[in-house]
Amino acid sequence: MNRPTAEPEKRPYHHGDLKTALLREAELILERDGLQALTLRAVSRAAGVSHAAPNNHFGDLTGLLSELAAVGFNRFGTALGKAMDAAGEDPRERMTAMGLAYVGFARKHPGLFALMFRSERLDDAHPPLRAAINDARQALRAAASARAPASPLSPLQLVAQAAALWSLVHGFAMLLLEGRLEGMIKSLPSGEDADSLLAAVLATARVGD
Amino acid sequence: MNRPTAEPEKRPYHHGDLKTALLREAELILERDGLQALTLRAVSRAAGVSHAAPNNHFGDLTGLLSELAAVGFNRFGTALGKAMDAAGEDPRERMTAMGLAYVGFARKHPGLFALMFRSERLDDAHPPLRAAINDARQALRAAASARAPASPLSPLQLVAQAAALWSLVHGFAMLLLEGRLEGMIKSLPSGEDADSLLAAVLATARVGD
DNA sequence: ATCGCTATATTGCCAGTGTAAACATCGATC
DNA sequence: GATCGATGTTTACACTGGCAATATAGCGAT
Repeated sequence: MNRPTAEPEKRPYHHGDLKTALLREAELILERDGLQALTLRAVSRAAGVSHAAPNNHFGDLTGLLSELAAVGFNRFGTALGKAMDAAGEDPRERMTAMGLAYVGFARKHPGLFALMFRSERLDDAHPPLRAAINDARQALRAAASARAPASPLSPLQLVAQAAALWSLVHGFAMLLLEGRLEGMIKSLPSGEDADSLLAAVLATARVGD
Repeated sequence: MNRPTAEPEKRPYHHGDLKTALLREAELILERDGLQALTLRAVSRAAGVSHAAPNNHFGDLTGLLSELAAVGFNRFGTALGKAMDAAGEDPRERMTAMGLAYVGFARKHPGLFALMFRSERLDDAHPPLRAAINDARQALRAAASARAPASPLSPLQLVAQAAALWSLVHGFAMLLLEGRLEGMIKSLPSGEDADSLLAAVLATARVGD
């Protein structure tokens, strides 16, 4: 009956699956108390180990954050992909679905999103993070490149379409999370909220064409 | 009894204009060493005062950051306004000018921009900051509302136009500063850089109409 | 002039943080 | 069964922000 969970009694010297446990606790703290509260010592306390234990698995605070961000990007890419698959074939539908999924993820996991895009302590060279980011970007690009080119587009225009779509939804998500859109949302007709605003934004901003 | 050492000890007990000096040093540190290095003690050291001196003027680290962010937003709003004034009357021209100025500011003052939009320790209730943000938003909105409404627009559509324009340029700026657009920029035809990409993005994303 | 009064600046302290080194414990491998 | 590497703990150090107590200066009222 020796559960390595939170029993003050017979905690074995070695946790057994500390790395996983640390990541789980880290995400809990991140979403509950925010990025500022996500400290090595807090995570260690939550996992019931000494404050230097994470060093063995992540080497560094940057290491832990990068690893957690990689988890986030993986989930993120999966969510984007699923949303677009469910959206059917129409390019505009797919674009809209991607935008809704993008902002939806940010709202559902604000802490994780902040870590992924707003943290200064991520190591972009961290292999898992690098890979996860690449995957997510792939999903994103698929939303933009799905548009049927009515007229032949230059390479610059092609890239610009992807960049524009990404910038639009990313900017909306960031501003929304920072509360910078509060004023606009409050000025909307009653019954309209952030979701309706996003839908209207995606409708009014025609990327390409 | 007179000065044992003449030169380096000419610091009077009272600085005289410490608040201004602190803000100046803070910005220097911010742009030179990044947001992480912008600490109360570092600013105090740079200004040649004790580590608790800023308390009298800002009360708090949050106070100092908010004040500095307010300075940033003031400059930001001014830059946006000037760019749009210089752009003439055509709505699309004005929009493009605003976008270029927005991203241009972010690239010229990356530290300040990060503080303004990415910091977790700003006090949105801080009066100067609140006012400065409002001013900047005003300038921004002017860019979007300058578009002549060909057909009557609903309130939601009107707000959505402003939100879309803001999201687009803000997202581009954030992604650019985080280096997330590096891959796309490198994939551009030779001779094209971030500026051309931004121009193409603004051209391909037609906000409203 | 001088006596407070207030604003300004310093010193010293505390709790908290990340990181590194020395040490302890365990488990796998020979 | 001994050894060695992986995993945790302990201890220590240099930082940080914030607070309280103190020192200094400027300034108006008397």
